[in-house]
Amino acid sequence: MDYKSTLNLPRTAFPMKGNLPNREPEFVARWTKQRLYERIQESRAGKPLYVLHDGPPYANGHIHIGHALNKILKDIIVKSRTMEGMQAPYVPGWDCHGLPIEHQVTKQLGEKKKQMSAADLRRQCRDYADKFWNIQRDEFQRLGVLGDWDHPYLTMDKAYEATIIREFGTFVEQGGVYKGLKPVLWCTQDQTALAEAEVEYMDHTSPSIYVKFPFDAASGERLGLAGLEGVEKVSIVIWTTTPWTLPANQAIAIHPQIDYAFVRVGNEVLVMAEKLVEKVCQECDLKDPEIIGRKKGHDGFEALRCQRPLDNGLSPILLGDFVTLEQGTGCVHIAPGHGMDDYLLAMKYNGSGQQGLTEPLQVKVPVDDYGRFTDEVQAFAGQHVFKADPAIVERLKQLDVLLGHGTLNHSYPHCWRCKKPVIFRATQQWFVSMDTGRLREQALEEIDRVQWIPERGRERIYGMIQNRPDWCLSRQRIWGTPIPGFTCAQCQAPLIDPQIIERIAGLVSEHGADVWFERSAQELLPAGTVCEQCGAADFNKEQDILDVWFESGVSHAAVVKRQGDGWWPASLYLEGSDQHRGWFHSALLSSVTTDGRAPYRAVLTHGFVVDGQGKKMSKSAGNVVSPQDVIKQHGAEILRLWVAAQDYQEDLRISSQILTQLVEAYRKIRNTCRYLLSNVYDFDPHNPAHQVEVSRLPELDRWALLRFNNLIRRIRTGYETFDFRQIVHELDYFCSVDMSATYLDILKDRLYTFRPDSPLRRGSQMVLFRIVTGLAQLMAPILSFTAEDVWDAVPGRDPSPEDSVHLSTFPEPVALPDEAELDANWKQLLAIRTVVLSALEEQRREKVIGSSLEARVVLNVIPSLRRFLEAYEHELPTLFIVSQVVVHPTETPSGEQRLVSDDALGMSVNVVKAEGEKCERCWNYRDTVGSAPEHPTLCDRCLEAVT
RNA sequence: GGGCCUAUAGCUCAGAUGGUUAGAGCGCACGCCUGAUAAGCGUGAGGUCGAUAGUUCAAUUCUAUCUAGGCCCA
Repeated sequence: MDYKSTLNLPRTAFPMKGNLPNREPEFVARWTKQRLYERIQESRAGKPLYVLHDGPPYANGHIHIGHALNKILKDIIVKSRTMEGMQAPYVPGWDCHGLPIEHQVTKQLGEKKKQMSAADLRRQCRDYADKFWNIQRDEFQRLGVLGDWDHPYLTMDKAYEATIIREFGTFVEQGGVYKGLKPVLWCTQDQTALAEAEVEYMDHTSPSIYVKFPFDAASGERLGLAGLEGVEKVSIVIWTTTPWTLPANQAIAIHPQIDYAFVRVGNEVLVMAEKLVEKVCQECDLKDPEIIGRKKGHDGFEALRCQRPLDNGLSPILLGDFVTLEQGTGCVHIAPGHGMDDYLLAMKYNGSGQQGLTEPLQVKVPVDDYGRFTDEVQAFAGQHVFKADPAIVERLKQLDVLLGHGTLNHSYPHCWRCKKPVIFRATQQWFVSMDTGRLREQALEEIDRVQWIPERGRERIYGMIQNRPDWCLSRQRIWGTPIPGFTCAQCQAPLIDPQIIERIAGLVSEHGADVWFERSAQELLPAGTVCEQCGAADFNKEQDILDVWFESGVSHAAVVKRQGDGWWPASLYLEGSDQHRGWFHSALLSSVTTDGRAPYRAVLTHGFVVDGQGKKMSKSAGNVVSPQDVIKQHGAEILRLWVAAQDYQEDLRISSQILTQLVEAYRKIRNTCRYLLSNVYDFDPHNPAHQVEVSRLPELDRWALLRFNNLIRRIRTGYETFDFRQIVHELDYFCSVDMSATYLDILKDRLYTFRPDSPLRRGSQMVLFRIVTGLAQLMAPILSFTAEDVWDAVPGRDPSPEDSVHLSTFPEPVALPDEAELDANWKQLLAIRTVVLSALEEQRREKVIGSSLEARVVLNVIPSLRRFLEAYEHELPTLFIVSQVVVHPTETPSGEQRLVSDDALGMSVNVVKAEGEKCERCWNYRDTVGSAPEHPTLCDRCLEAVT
């Protein structure tokens, strides 16, 4: 007879393989069609708000793995907060303005750009941004990320641009906005500022000169060299490859920790870094140098003054950490108008009470847009700076301050378009002061009111705010939001006024920022505007646009505040750790200025994606892993699992090995769900006859529920504390160990061989049902596709096209009587089980048994263990999945023969061949097999089940 | 060069105010099952806890330096 057909073997249509790359898009389409995001929001109306404010990625190119990481983390948080019953909206956004797009568009246009107006170019940029944010939207949705994809925010929206202008207006109102000079890379051929990304480094031959700056009398005295016999002059020696910047010299910088030598050469003393003396003397052909003294940089040099060669001024000595011994003399000529280090050092001195300097350092720029000296430098006025170099050198020679002269071939920045060497040159730009309005102080205070995850983020941003210079808002670009300022055409006085700015904001909200480029200053200004300084009515509008960090920084105002009450400040900002310098930073400064507090309650940062060796990904290294490839090969689900399983607070490694491992972990989870589903095919959760009181369930089932309770608590805590890898480990362990290897393995006999309606079987099914339903919910924020797939297959729910696991809330633990005692007892039982399994393995190796049901287990246990086991004696064969178990009390369990023993537990195990015959139906060995003549191959238990 | 940070089995992660044989899952090897079957179960082998020096009775854990790596700045 075919007894197999009398068994309740597992049945399910749920496939073992996810076929994720093909099926995920179906889920995405279904979620979009059923308006899942909107319906989730509706269902959570009035619930506590949790606002994760999206940082806008740049609308340029396809998404890379870092984007995927960021969006998946956000999605996990939004979904898990939602499933805790909160209202957790997610409004994605894109950063649309800025150099990279303008750069790309300009490159594509080539020569055509020359005939285009600013407004035309902006239209091209807008099209470009439109194209890519749409591409990225599709790619983000493909990851399974739920959000308001139909209403994202774009920094190039009219309303957003108007907010940018208004926020800038508030900055002006607060009084911190001023116009000042700052060096930029400048192409004298094209008369335009260049960004670092727009220069190419190429070889260039520059003059290389050593120049003496003689100390003034007072300084010579303070150095103790004044009265030295035979010494007529004491000079500090600088080296430069840009003689043309010498007319703008304002200071000389030395390093505080470097040793400086006093070198006597003839009747002169020269000061330079001791380590470079030999090299300098060689290059300048100095005869018989003699070191007559030395001092550290910080030891008495600061604020001493020396004679500038090309004007009558005196330049002070400053201390700067950027000075190196790589080249030159260890003494650096400082022209704040022509170098970034120079500029920052000057700002530092000016900002800190000047450290003994008699007057503030000037940012002198005697060079016009064409690179020609202005009238400020009479001797060379009108000459291009590079052309003037030889004349300047000649002049230095005449003045007897030129110590050495040669040429140097080095890498030098060139314009990416005209390929000509560029210069550093300070231009007029708008700044926000960090200190006049207490902005720095307030921002620092606010940092301590924010929760930083991980905590070290606080240190990082605190240090940056503490040390940053004033915020330069000007960018010499077209594609962005204009700075709504004007300059008097007659007297050059700047005009920046909150009321005028508000008027501009109104125009922008109506026409977009293009209006600034399309209309004249007179059309933009209110009628009758006149210059406060000279009374003229003719103005030029500002040419520069705002720093894009300012734009994204105000998103808290443009997006969060506008969404509704209680949204602002946001619950969370979540970005890569580089944003301490970027978005977190600009958003904080913006929000502190306009609202007096931080725009976020908490900030969570993640690390960067690196390859399997921990190395940065790069095209040239060939180690780039693209999300598109992972999705094509494994599915977005694996990417989601990867994000969750990694420690995102550090760098995240990805490699084919890591992905393969995750695929395995995924299969285990999926297959466990499949097996759970396959055993509840005839279970109806709505049928009261299928329900069993929890307290009346066997201990094994209650233990399973206990483990599941534990899982619920840990996973929910994991979501709450953003500890996702803990969740993945818990899920993995629960599926592999608690379920697959323990509970489900033990349960097979009961599920398959008992009568379908047996209360024991129904009780277990109830537990399985509860677990598979809950598992789907617990995994949903991470394994969003699979959870939905499982949810669809759970029996007894009304299948509805409206339904989704993502609309549900997390399961609650079940009340269990005497949970602690149950836990302790089962820890003991499972420990005993482990010992038994190893004994079985030993006898399997000896060929005594194959399947464990062929075994009879003899336990030799100490009396206390015997007492413990008494209550379970009947369950032990089931628990060990063997046919028989006998318990023998003994004082010395390890004294027995042929056995595996465990002294800590106080037991030993002997395994022998089971007694009786193998039942054809349940495969257990039993004495009762054959007792019924009509079923000679069945045991008593199966007899009952089939009749 | 400066600021912040990281380094525990092949992989992803635990771990301890410093104190017995440093854990888990996966993978791997070997075996079992063939009623979860391109599945399931078991047993086992894997680690000078990045390197060096110091503090200590005792360091993978604390300190310093170094090496490798990441982000930001210069």
